[in-house]
Amino acid sequence: MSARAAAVDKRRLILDAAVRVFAQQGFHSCRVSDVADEAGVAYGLVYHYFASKSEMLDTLFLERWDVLLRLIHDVDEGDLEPRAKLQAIAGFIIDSYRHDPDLMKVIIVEVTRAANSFGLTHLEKIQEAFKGIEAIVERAQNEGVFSSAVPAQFASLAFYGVIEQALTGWIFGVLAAGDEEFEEAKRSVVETVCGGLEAPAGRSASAGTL
Amino acid sequence: MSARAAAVDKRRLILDAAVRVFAQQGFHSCRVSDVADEAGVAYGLVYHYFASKSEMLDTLFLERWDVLLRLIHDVDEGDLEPRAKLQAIAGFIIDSYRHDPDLMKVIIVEVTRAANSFGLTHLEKIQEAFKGIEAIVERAQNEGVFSSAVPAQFASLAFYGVIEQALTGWIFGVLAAGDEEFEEAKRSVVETVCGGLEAPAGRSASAGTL
Amino acid sequence: MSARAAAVDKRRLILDAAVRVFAQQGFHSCRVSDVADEAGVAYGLVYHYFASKSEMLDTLFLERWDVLLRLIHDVDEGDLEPRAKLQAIAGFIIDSYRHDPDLMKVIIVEVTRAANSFGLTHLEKIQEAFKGIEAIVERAQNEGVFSSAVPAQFASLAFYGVIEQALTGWIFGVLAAGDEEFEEAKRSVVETVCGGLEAPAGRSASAGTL
Amino acid sequence: MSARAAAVDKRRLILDAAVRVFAQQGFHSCRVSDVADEAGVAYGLVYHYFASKSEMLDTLFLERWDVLLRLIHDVDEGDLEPRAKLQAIAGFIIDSYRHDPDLMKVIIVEVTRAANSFGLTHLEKIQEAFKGIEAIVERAQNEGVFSSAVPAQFASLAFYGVIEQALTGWIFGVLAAGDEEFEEAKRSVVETVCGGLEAPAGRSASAGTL
DNA sequence: CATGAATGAGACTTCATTCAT
DNA sequence: TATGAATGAAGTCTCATTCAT
Repeated sequence: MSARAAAVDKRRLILDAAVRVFAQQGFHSCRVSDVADEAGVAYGLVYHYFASKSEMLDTLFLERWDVLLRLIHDVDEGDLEPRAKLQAIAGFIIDSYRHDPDLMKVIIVEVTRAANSFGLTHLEKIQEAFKGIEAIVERAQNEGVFSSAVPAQFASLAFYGVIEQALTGWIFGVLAAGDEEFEEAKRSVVETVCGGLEAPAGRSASAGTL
Repeated sequence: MSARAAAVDKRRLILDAAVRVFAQQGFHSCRVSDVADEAGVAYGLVYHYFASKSEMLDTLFLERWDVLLRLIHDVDEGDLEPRAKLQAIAGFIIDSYRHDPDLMKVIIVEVTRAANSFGLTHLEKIQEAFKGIEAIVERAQNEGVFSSAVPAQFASLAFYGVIEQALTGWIFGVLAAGDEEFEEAKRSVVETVCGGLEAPAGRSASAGTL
Repeated sequence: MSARAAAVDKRRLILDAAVRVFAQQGFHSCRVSDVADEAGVAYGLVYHYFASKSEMLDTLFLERWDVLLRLIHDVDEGDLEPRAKLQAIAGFIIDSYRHDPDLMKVIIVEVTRAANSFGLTHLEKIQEAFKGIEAIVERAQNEGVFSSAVPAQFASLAFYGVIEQALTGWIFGVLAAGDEEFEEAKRSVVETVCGGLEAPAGRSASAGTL
Repeated sequence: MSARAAAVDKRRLILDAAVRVFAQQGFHSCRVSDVADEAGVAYGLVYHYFASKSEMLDTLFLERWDVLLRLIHDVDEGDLEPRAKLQAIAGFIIDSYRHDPDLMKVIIVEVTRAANSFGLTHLEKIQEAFKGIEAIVERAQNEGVFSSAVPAQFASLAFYGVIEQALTGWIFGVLAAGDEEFEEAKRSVVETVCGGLEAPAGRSASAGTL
């Protein structure tokens, strides 16, 4: 335990501090010293554990994103109904945000939405998630549960886009963020993308007169 | 007159150069001198027309976003079917991208998706667009054309999220970007959000066995 | 008159504006455009009349300082008592301040007290004033009216130092600046330097008991 | 320990270099890199110890001015004769110049005489010195040792003005600067302000005829 | 004379990274 | 491991001056 464990702890300490600092100030606006201060460690120690400022963000992203990829994979292999599969994924992401908003804010804002910097670096990893969702949609289309009117690739991207926009709403503070809202959002994501906004019967008021 | 016209041109020249430079290198990665060089003007002239590097981006965003807001407003007041209204908006945004990908890339990547910087600065303007879409959805719900299963606020955000994610796909180069693809994307956006991914009842699983 | 006169007017307009701007913001803190704006003329016109920003200050200084030199010279040649001569000089400088505080502020702050810039440029001109005062003191010493305990050169410098410090007091706003105060200051300058602060009789309280 | 000591040394090193550079080139004309070069340290180290270029000057001024204030206070509380008190203050300031002409040049030229910049920033501190001298004069007037013909506030300002002008003479190089001259100047300052330039009655004009 | 757009050198400050202890 | 002093490259913004009209 001793030395080795202490080392691991400090590393974690720095990483956790980085989450808070990146979330609050943004990756580019904060200084490495801000992270060190927040972690309560010496400036230089950050560079003992991480080769660069970027490596902290990379680490945070990859740690968490891999959990998502694993979940998508597991869901894909499970035998839930397509809608339930998407529900599981949306639920997981939203719960992730609920559990650690700062971390998710960092991942979304600084990586997946940052097309000119880290979004590009991690493009493949991000794509993997889309591919996983796409596979789920594709299978559902093959099974006839999902229509093929929308290409699976687009559907995947749309599904993720809705979730990310919801997270962005919470991040910006323009969406209410209580327990009930999170649960309702989970349902809304899936209802929007799977059920669609249009009313089921006849699809329009006038249509009802046929 | 000619002097006046020339002055206006130089300002436009700089703004247009900024679009290209911001799109290619990203706002934070480029230098003001890159913009000046791209525009073929002296360094100082940029500061003759703009108070700061940021002001160029602000200007670009506001110029274009106001056009979008006007469109949303006009669409809202028109008497199209709800789906057609959303179609018009999605079509406008996607055509904007098709017409000037660099400008839209800058607006999306550097402003609307940049939660820690310009996204925050222009939060209100961005919100205006959401409010406009929300109004359209709300009216459709009141008319019974749209279901109320999903709150209008969420629907608005979801609709925009799908479009933005599609743009991001083109920006990242992970979505094919030909004329047909753009047209198909327009349909897909609306079909996903209005119609939903699920196959209508009767064309369900069994249909796949045909 | 016409064209020539108009030209002179504009030049004067700019010079007067420069006084106000230099006084308020300081020579180094203001921009040439501030002067142009204050004068209500076009930017470039300043450079039509003056070769550089410095030249405006040089002009202002020399215009005024020459008047002072002439006065000192005239006083020196007159047949007033030594104290009255110094009184005349102190009176002139203080009246100059009273009449145009901005101009005197500029001359004092930006030139005579600016040892690293214009004070150096105009060192000789400034010295001329000291020499003039020195001549007055020297003559008074030769006549036995002034003691020779203090070298004439030092006395000259001290006399001017007292006046300049009084002006500085007004400039900084730490000395009251009404008509009475100015008159009292004139007397005080001379009384301090000529009469001295020490009480005449016996030079100490105990001496008063004789 | 040694590390701590080294750190302190570097700070001092920079400050001392700043004195030389500010004195030679003037605060505004020199670059921060000039100070770094003069100190033989890296550019960035200056900003490790000081928040800005100005902070170096502020530090230099305050360090030294506080010593002066302490001296004035001590002198004020001592039981010397009024003239001896003023003599002590003049002597201290002139010795300060003799001991470190560059430092005093910087303080005088860049701070106390710079009405538009640092003189304003440190106005209160500078005023404290005047108040201290004023207190000495006032007490002397109450004791009857000094006449009340000149207000104490004015006398204080005049006394300091004479000293500053003498320093300026040395700074400009128009006053000889040997050991004897410094000593004579000390006497002259006090003789001028306390005794006055005028010859005592009895040694008046007629004396010149001897 | 008059205008103000155009030029471009210059300097402060920031901060990621390195390194000696 | 841990510390924080030391390094130096990089970029924004300012503004005196020039020049075409």
